Amino acid sequence: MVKLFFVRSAHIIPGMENGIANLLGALSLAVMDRIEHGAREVVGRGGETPAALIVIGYGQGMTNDKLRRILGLSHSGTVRLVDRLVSDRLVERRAGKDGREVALHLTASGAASRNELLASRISAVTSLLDVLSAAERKQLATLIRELLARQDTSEMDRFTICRMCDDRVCTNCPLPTSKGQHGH
Amino acid sequence: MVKLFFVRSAHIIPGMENGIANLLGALSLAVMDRIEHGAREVVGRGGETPAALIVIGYGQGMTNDKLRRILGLSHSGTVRLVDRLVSDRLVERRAGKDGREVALHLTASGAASRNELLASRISAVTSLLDVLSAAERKQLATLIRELLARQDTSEMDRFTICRMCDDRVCTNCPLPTSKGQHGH
DNA sequence: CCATATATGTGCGCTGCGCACATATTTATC
DNA sequence: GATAAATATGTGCGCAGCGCACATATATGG
Repeated sequence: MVKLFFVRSAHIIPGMENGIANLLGALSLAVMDRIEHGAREVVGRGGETPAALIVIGYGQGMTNDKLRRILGLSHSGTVRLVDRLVSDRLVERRAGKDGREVALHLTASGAASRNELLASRISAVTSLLDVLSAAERKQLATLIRELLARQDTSEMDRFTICRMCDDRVCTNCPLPTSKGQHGH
Repeated sequence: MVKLFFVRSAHIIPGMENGIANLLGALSLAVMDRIEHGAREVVGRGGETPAALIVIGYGQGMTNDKLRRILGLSHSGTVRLVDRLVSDRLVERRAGKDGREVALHLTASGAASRNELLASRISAVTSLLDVLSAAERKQLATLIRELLARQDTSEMDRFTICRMCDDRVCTNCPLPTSKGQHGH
């Protein structure tokens, strides 16, 4: 009886310890609900399409295949996603340096939609955050920054996590990196 | 020139202030990516299906229409979602008290899948959190709890935010409520 | 020069979902 | 107590987003 108690407590880490995981899960769900709702209003599409627009806008000579890996989609899914962006006049396919590659570029209205998208995202998160005091927000920022900085992420993981990041406000990305690739 | 500078700085709140929003956005995306990936592995379905299984499992005599509002889906979308859960033998439709309503209940294997789902979710979030020290996690928990407690949420908002919450570990939900409806 | 790797495009089908409509039951009104 | 309105569910239909298998074009290494 006593032995059973110790065994179980060693595995479950009862109560408080998992409470933080549940809280962060709930907050993350609320945050993403709001971000995705705003994104759909801006570009009229869901799934990974808004993220694709943001990633292409980083402008590091994005190709179909790089995009595929960042978004975590299949190859054909990515081609069709780009088809939609092209038919919406937000993206152009140009010739890449390598004759196989396609160089993806935002059109003028694509760049405008991307800016709206980023603003909508920041606004959505801010509306949840602004119940905290400036001091509390600073504390939270420090903790999240540490949390991200200590993750063991591959280069592609970093691009994936940052696939909706606002390169206008995220000047020094906390994610660990041997060499800084995309400046955010 | 100087005037322009002041006007712009008043609107944009440059740098640091939006940095926290971007960080929380990135973290939330990483958290939900991991939760959704695990959920799809457990139940073999995506979208709001995993959340539906969890919500039905709260066992407060869930109906099709309550579920619809909690998940934020259309009516028909919800009916078809329940169709899938029924065809997967995870949920049963029983007669509700009101002759119009359908009472949704988990089958034995539905309850088992739900437990796997909750465990997978906690594990996914924990794997991101455990780079923090116990003290840091406690600090973070306090901040998130405050953030959630100060939100201006309707009753339905609370159910929506909590639609994937683990009622086994979330003993006192921080979300503001006049009367506690679902004990988590 | 030829096999293999890399990058893109296509036919086809499935899952998840919304709109419009149909149906059944309760509640309100006269 | 009959009838209108509200509530709750189910269905036909179509679209968006995505993956699998296959086809094609360009580069790279033996």
